[in-house]
Amino acid sequence: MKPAELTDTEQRIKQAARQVFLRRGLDGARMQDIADEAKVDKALVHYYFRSKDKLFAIVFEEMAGRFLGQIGRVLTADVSFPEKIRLLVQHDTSMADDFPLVANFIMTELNQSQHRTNQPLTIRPLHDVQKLFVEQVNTAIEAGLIRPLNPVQLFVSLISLSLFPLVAQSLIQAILGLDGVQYQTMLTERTRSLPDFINQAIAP
Amino acid sequence: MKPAELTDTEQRIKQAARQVFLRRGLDGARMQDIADEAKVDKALVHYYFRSKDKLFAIVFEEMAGRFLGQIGRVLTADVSFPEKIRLLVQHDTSMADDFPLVANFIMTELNQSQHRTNQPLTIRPLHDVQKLFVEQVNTAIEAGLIRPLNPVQLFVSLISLSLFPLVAQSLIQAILGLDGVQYQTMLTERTRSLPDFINQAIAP
DNA sequence: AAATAGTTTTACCATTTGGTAAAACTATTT
DNA sequence: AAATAGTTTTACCAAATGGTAAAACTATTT
Repeated sequence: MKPAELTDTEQRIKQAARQVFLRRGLDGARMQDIADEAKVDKALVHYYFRSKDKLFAIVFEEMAGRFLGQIGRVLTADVSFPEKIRLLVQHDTSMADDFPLVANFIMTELNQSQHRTNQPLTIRPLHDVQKLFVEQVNTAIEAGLIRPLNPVQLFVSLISLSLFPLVAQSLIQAILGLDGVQYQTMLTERTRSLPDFINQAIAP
Repeated sequence: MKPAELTDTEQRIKQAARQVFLRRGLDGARMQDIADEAKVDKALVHYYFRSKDKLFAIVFEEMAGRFLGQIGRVLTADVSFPEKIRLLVQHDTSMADDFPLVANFIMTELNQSQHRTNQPLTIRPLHDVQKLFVEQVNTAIEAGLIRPLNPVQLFVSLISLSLFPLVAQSLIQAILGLDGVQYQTMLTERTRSLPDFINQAIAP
């Protein structure tokens, strides 16, 4: 009988797959690499997950779920607006190390899946989160805390300002000619200065 | 003797490679697909470009160059600051159709190249552009047009706000549960509202 | 027109890669 | 302990894929 909890082996394989897919993408990942990373035979990977696509779908769904969960939690946190913004801006340090990698990964694979023949990847929309966020924004507007603006636009602006510097690290580094250390310094300063930027942008 | 200008065939292959690499990435692209797209035999692709990696390097470099050129031109345009911001925000419509795809592509492959064994992809930093932009910001600050802020941080904020909604279209669509048409509508409204957002954020 | 140089096609190949059948092994049930 | 079910390893394979040698063809030069 199949136990409710996953085998140790099965877990190790999934964890390994996560790492390899994250680094190399669906096309770049090799089943052998995943097996090596998990220290099991390649046939075992197929035994547990049947095919590369199936394994990928599972891993992707889980990652996307966790990712959206993190974003959602911050967006709907029951704190004052300025505080929420600080939370959002700072989640790069507080969150998992591989957060940028995960964000980039999801973006890339979502895009690619549109071009692939196989069934497109989907992620569950944050309907409830979005609704809650919109309400909070509208309340803040009515209370005169922030100026009237479209909550969806604000949402997009906020995640743009907080996510892009993480997701596009390699690109921005290349443009500005910074190394990794310099970039981290920039990000640290950014954590301090960005809330002001945003708060002033939305002030009445 | 090799003519200075590229053969028609050679051009077609490069153009085809651009499209295929853009859609599928380095790992996902097949030499056969490129050949088909260019309507030539696969052997010809190798005849002109030797290997997949070489072809990719050439295509990538050209794309990155054009991409940075576009950004650079907007950033250093000799116009007033509010006007420059409008330019930056609107470049999504004025620029090539595949601008988001290109941005995403460059980001992804830059990231991946860090994980690959072969030589990392590099793009020429926008040193001169950056310098010019920093000067313009400082001038605007001294003139009291905008409040004092770190030009690099402003730079990052500006490209975050303008690029991310393009690059992360698939992700944001998924989060908000929007279809392509709804997203375009949102982007159009954004073109109007974003300059205000930015201008207020940087107002003295 | 003969020779040369450049281009395109044909016909391959060596490797890599996702995948599998079946043997071997281990735990669990009867 | 025999049988059964689940797990791991072994030994493969078919297809895909990047790449190439050489033939065939075309334009250019001598």
